[in-house]
Amino acid sequence: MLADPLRARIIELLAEGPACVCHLVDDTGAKQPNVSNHLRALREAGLVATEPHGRFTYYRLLPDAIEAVAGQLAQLAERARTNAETRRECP
Amino acid sequence: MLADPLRARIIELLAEGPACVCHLVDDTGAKQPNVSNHLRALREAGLVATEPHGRFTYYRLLPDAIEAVAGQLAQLAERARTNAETRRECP
DNA sequence: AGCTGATATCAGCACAGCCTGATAAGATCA
DNA sequence: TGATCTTATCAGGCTGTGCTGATATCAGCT
Repeated sequence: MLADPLRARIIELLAEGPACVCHLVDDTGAKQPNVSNHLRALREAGLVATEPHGRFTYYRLLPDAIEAVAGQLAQLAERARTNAETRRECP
Repeated sequence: MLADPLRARIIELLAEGPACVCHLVDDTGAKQPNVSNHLRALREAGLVATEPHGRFTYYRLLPDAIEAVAGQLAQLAERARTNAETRRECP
């Protein structure tokens, strides 16, 4: 989900503060439906939230969701470190 | 890279300690060439390392690489939190 | 050397997902 | 209400990539 280049760029931009779709379209250079589709994917994944504001739609990043992923990865690295010596032998 | 289901499973298994390909094939239920291909992708991405051991090949997770990704995400969440109120207005 | 078992590589197929153009829905203003 | 602007949705084409079967490579054993 975070791996797609355009989605990564969108997230990067949203980390600088909430922005509306037209900003994201301008800054990424991508077509509007494309950006909108990615925003929907991010919304359904719970990574961003919408704030309708007049006829504009502002999107903001949800830090908790990002931090949760970061936490899981950190935990994974921790586990790998503690179990670094428990190699399972092949019969 | 970490998003693919089988790759995520492999990484999960490697977090419990180094294992050889046959273990990963058994535990995931996937075909051997498939597992081998994913391991190559992970190796080229710098996420795992190989330890040839006789005719077996042990793979171990590189915690530093995982932790680096976790750090970047945490930093992203941090930025999003500090900039949560600096909404860019639409002209 | 010959055999067996573990791993890596390759070619081909199939499917998911991204991109685009057209269009619809909703809001604001004259 | 009509016009315009922003955003969302849809259908179609296309590329990337994961999966599989076959095969090659390599180590260890008899």
